[in-house]
Amino acid sequence: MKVDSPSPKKRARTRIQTEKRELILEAALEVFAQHGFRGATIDQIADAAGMSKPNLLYYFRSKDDIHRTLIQRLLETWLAPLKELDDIGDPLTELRDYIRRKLEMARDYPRESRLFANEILQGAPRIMPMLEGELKALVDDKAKVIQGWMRAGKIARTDPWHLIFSIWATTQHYADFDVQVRAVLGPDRGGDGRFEDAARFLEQLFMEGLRPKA
Amino acid sequence: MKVDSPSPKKRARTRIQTEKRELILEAALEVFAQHGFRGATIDQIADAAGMSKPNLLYYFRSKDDIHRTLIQRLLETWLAPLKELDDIGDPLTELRDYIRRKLEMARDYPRESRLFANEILQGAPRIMPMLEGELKALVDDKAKVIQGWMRAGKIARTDPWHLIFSIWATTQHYADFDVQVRAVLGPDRGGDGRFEDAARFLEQLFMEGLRPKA
DNA sequence: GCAATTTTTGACCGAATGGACAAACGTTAG
DNA sequence: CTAACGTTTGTCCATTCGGTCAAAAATTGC
Repeated sequence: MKVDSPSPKKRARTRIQTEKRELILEAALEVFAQHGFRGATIDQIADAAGMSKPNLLYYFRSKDDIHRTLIQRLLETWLAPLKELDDIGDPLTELRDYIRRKLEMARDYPRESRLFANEILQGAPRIMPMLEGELKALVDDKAKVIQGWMRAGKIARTDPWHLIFSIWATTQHYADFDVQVRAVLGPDRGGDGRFEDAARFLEQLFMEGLRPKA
Repeated sequence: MKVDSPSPKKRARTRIQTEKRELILEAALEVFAQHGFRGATIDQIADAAGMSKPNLLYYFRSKDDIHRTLIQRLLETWLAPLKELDDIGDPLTELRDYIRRKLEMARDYPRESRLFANEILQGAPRIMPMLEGELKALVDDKAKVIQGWMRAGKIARTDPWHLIFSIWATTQHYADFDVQVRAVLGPDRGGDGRFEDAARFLEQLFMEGLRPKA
């Protein structure tokens, strides 16, 4: 069972293959993010990529193959911001920057966020091992860093794991629940400024919420 | 186009009809929450409800009909906690109680939460009017209440709308992203205690984050 | 220019799915 | 008991969907 897959046998990838695969992945991201895995059809993706279904299936051996490739690629982008959380540097600043980076990702890569949300909502059938492995290891590692800051009195004592969850939840909310956010804010406040408003609010909430007790 | 629908014409509902419809809705909630609308099949729902597909279609005229009924019912449950947010009473206590109620809903009604999340993720095709109407009106109303508290110096000044979003996001996260939460926390910390840990963390975050400046 | 290789397409297939229908079966009121 | 009504089932249908295949068209290397 191969996860990677240059449909054409074992040979090196052609220029056209590289380009078309990219085109397909871009189209598939759009479709999967909006309809979920089962809700998306190969025809939709092929249409969005401007090619016929059999042509698409020449570049990816199956719908599952596309989805897998997409998710695998997404994960690297996804974990990057947390990896940057660094032991050196001012703790509150580090956390504030992390929140900012995550919010920027929700703003700039909403489709990736929704693709991920869809996968988790369905029980993470395709990435469970990665959650229990790589992700857990990374979070545990960073939680220790945060605990160090707490012991040093740099930030308030609290649960680092749930702190990380709350940062994920609040930032991704602006991508995953975007339609609701925009509907509630209305036409005026729901415009492009909503991300700056969110950034201000979240910075205040977390900075005040984590300020060390005197 | 009727939204309500006792498949059998216009007559009053039989005892059996009431019971079976309830049974179907319960089964459908399970299936829709896990697979989304398109991912769920009538056969699956019928199986889960312990009846044949044509039999199920005797009680609901279509898959869409079931889904619509489910969502409509969900919305009442969903808005209830926010409606309880009251002008009288201590502001910080009111907010803490609201957070608690929402977290309890994530714990006790995770399927409802995921059903809702699925709907929003797909662009809220079936409930957009309700988001822009009833929901927006309610949130605007409560935002005004919160603003009143801020002006009175009872809680820190910040954006009430985004405050509400962040409460939604953090609490629903424990239902919608449950598999991820459990995977990251691991077998020991991911057990039943995770909701109490979350409650403690969120209370601290929001109470400290909203404490009025001296 | 030509042969080998890569890319594209149209036609096709089997399985799954949402739904229709009529006949059979149960239930109940008079 | 029986007629009327409510419930259940087996069968069937049209459509959609994921995927295959062989043949045509385009590209590439020599």
